[in-house]
Amino acid sequence: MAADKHSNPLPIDSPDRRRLPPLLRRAWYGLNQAFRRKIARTGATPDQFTALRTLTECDAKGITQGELTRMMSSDPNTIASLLERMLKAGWVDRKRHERDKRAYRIKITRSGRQLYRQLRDVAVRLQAEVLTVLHEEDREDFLEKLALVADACREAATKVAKNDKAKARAKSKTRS
Amino acid sequence: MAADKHSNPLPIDSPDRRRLPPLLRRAWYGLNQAFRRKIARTGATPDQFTALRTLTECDAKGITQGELTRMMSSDPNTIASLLERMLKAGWVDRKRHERDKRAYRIKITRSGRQLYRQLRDVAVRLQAEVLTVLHEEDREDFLEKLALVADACREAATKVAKNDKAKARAKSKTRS
DNA sequence: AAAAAATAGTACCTATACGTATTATTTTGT
DNA sequence: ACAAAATAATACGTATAGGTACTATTTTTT
Repeated sequence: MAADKHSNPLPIDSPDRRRLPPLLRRAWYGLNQAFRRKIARTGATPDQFTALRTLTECDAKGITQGELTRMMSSDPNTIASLLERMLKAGWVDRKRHERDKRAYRIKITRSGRQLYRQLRDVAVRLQAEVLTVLHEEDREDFLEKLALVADACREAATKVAKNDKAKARAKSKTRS
Repeated sequence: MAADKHSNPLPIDSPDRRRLPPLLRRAWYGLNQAFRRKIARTGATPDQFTALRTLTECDAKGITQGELTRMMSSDPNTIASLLERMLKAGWVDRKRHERDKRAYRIKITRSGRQLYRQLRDVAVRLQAEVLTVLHEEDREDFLEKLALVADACREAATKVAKNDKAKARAKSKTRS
């Protein structure tokens, strides 16, 4: 059998093949652990940094918890308790939405912005350090492909969610 | 200013640039959510699947919790409670190590292997679905680069850990 | 406009993630 | 050989991740 690149004799799930899920896991956990340890002394966590970054980069009028949830690929419950801690720490501020009385407007505070600037420096240095393993001319291309994959992963998740919801609806129809 | 590829006028942390941490986060969370929802009915979680996979692909004699921890890029505490639940479910088995009386040997059971085969099919299909966003001839190359990045992330994490440990040692020396 | 469906957040639950401290055992340095 | 350091696992605490169920409000349907 020719040993050429396109006739791979290994099964798709062979431990000797590179597989997306374990690689993503390793990359994300490693990056997160490194960052967590580097910023531990500030009292903030990686997720709190993500929230600060999202709030900083978004509309200055503030966004709702739901918007933050979607932007962080997270969950409403997780965001609610995350924000509870961040409110207590004084890094964010929360007011009722003027038009939608169910929702809040979340804004980053002055002290939150100050913390964000500190953490961002650490994050930028860490990203730069990690990306040195790729040749400079490959980096943009890699990130572009990673973005495609990330969107595909997300879409896969929302697809299953919609599917489940449709099934639940069908079931409740049956009952009534 | 020339608009050429290598004179990027955007700052490294601009929201308009592709940044590694948010992309990794989106990809990992999306993939994980999709997989969790797809396998929910089996009673297993994505992490439990990862443990089953690792145990299946490793030495049939069984590995220690520490080895599993390292292979899963996880934490001893997390693995201990993960295994507790998996033991209760009957998917793994635990015996004291013959030579090292501190350690255990963890092995996958028959019913664990059966479950693993089921879940693996779901995982393989999901990975294939996600990777269709890349041209087929780009996939191997992308995964290779992702592997480099993953190792770099992990190394960054262990580097910080070692650093912290050395500092702790120095401090305790001072006290004595 | 009234009823039905969707949405924003929360409460409560279990499952990781991981820090710190502790015990039992093994390895290392002298 | 023995004390010191390292290691394997656990106990306990806080921070996410996310499922299910519930309230309050808004939007959509009819």
